[in-house]
Amino acid sequence: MEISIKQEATCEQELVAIRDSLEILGGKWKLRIMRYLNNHIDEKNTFKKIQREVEGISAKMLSKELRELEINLLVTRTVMDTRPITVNYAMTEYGLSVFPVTETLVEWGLNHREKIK
Amino acid sequence: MEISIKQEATCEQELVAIRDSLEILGGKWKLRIMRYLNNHIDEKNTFKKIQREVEGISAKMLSKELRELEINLLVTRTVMDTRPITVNYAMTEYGLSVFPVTETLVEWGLNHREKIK
DNA sequence: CGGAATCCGGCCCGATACTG
DNA sequence: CAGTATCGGGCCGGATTCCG
Repeated sequence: MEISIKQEATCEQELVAIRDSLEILGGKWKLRIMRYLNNHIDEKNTFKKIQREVEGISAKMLSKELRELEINLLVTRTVMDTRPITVNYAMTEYGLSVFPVTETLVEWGLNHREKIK
Repeated sequence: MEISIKQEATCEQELVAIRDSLEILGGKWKLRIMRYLNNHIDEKNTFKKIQREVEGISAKMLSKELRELEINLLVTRTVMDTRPITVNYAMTEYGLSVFPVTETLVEWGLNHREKIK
């Protein structure tokens, strides 16, 4: 008879998991883009509109970050049949799962600023 | 008569708070150092010992990261009266507060790796 | 032993120009 | 409108050397 033991993640696996998380949360733009999309759910969020409203981002960075978010299943990309074509971006259901994580970062960060001031 | 309204953190304040958190959690070494210290609470954790056991870190980085952690009240630095002198480092009570945050990063990261594989 | 100083490479990111 | 291409700066982090 086999004895099944639930394995804890090893320290190294945990560090990999943290790195995975920070790859999404750690950059300069991904979170800003996702927060913008999340605050404008009912609108058509075209590339140009996102670039206008996510302050300071260049087309190159926006393109690159959106592609990475799409690969990570956090946002969807939809080419609209307009002239000229427009492309809409939106958060996925799964993408919403980042926000509870960022919320803990916000809380710790706010508390930390109080602590060290 | 003044009306006092409890302010929510603005979007910009939240982004600052996240940046503050990532300044601690986002680098390559701070978390590894803190995890090591936390797993060896009852030992004397000298500079050299930490450098041996936190795999791959250079003296320059270890020195710099420890200084930043100390400034942020997350670790203590204690010069011991030995010949030659040794210096001990340890997590502060407050420093322990980072671990619940990293735990959420671990959980999201593990789940995310499942999701996109 | 516990650092500081210096040099250096990679890569994240910005600015600008161009394309379908 | 929705991107790509190219150039380049800044900064994080590595390697090496030196000091009290």
